[in-house]
Order: sequence, then C-alpha cells, then structure tokens
Amino acid sequence: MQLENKKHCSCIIGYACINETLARTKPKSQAICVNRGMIKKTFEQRGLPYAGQLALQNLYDLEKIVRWNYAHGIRLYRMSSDMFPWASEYKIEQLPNASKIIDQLNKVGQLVKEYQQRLTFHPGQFNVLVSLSDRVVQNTIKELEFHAAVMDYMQLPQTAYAKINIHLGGAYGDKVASMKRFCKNFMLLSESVRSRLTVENDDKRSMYTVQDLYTGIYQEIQIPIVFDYLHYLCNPGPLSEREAFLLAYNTWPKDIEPIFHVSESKKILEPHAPLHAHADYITKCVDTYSKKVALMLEAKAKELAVQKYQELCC
DNA sequence: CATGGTCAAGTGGCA
DNA sequence: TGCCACTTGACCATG
Repeated sequence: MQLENKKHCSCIIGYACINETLARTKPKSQAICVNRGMIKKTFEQRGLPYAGQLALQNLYDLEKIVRWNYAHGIRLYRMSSDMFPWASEYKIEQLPNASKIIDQLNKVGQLVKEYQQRLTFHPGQFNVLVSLSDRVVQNTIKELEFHAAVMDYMQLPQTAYAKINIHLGGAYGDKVASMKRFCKNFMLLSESVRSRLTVENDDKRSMYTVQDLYTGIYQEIQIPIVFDYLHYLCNPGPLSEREAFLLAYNTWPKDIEPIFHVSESKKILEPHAPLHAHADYITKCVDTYSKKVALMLEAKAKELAVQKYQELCC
C-alpha cells in the first residue's frame, strides 16, 4: 500500500511562510523573516513609513526564501499574509517607498517564473466573505484585493495556479444560506481575485465539507476546492476520503495541478493535544488516488518536513 | 540581551 | 462568559 502510494505521489511538495533553516540564521539580527510587524500603538506612532520599511525588508527576505527553495528543489511555497503589516489600512501605492516595493515584487516574480515555482496565499481567518455584517464583508474584500494586488505586481498568473485560498469562515447555523451569500459577494471582487480564489473544507462539524462546497460554491461559481486531508478526517461529511478527494480534484481546471493540504495531528504523539493541532512532521504518505496533485504541507517543521516527506513518499 | 506579557481583525467550540 | 485555536509567533517594555 505504501509502495503503491509512492509510485503515484506527486513530488511538488511545498510549505507555508516560515523557512526554519533561514529563520535560525545567526546572529538574530540577520535572521530571515517575512512577517516583521508591529502592534497597533507602534503603527499609530510611526505609520506608513515604518510599515513600508518592514514590508520591504520582508520582501528582500522573500527573495532569499525563493532562492533557497530553488537551490533545494522546492517548487511550491505559500507566502505569508503578514509581509505587509497593517495592509488593511493602505494601498501599496500609498507607502512612501512604494516604488522600491514594486520593483522588489517584480524582481521576485521574475525569479519565481524563471525557477518555475508556484506561489500562493492563504489569507487569515478574519476574511469572512459570508459574514452577516457588511463591515466584515467590506474588510474582507479589501484584504483579498490587497493579496491579489501583490500577486499582480509579481506578475503571477490570474488563475488558481497562484491561488488565494480561504475558508468560508462562518455558518451561522445555515450553511446553504451562507454559501448563497458567498456567491453573491464573490461578484463584488475584482477579476484579479475571482480568477485566483479557492475554498477549503473545514475541520469543524458545523462547518463546510467538500460535499457542501461542491454543491453550494463550485456548482454556482466554478471556483476550485482545496481538499485538506486532516480537515476531512475531523469533518468528513457523507463521502469517503476517495470520493471527497476526487470531487475536489474535479473542480480544478485540467491544466492546473490541484494543491491539496496535508498535515498530521499532534494527537498521534501527544494524546492530550486536540485532533486539529498540527504535528512537526508528516510521517505517512497520503493517498492521491492515482492523480497528480501538489501537496502543501502544514507541518511545524516546515521545509524540513518537505524534505522528509519527499524522501519517504516521492 | 533575555524574558514574559501582550497583541487588529471573526467565528465556533469548549471549559 | 470568557478563553482558545485557526494559515505562521512576534513585538516591545522592562529588568
């Protein structure tokens, strides 16, 4: 069974945000980091000039991570949503050092293209396109547009190849009505966001299964579904893993390899940890049911987990 | 320079 | 009712 898996395992394996090896560069002042930020008080005191400074430093380090990934054969990487501190409060063009930032985005984008890498985003839990509050929906739109603008400056494709993946974020006791709101609010987004947006199945029982997303989202607006193996385990719905996997797989355009999420529960090693807590490494190869998919590992050991998974499964 | 308290945002689950 | 966990710990005041 393990061997069977090995044969079909895709070797496009990626990780999210932090590169542990580079983050541990000594001395600490030279640690490579893409999520320099600040607390509210500091933002109020120092404003856009400091936000721009931090963002530019984050982008210089993004370039280092992209180069490191190339040198180590890693072709999938999720960018941090914290590269731009307080991004909801401004547009890139309003930063005093915008031209430097745009040049750097362009440079990293060219590099990514040359290296044939795939970069994605996964905006945070505050993005709730289904919210009942108009303020929350408006903030979500702003945030998603910011992510898309960053990708546009990098000249990444306006397709799910450069996906911006989100959860629906709320059910309010009525998933069907909530999904209708998602589809309605989806139309308020620019083409730059719409063309990249994907949705992911949830781990909570009251939230969205692959089946829910297929009928409520995909059949309405045809955006791809990201299948998360651990979330499926926590909240499978009526389908077997194979059925859920294939249903999600079929929502992707034929010329774009789906990206699916893999993590292992910490519960395996620490019985008291909650089921959805992520472990450091992935120790079992997932079944990709004879399909080619790219796997985004959500493991605390980051790029080290990628290398370990590749040895084990590819 | 090391440490620990604290940190924007939304939602659901749990004590 | 108030904390915790999410896609990732990091900032910063204090000693």
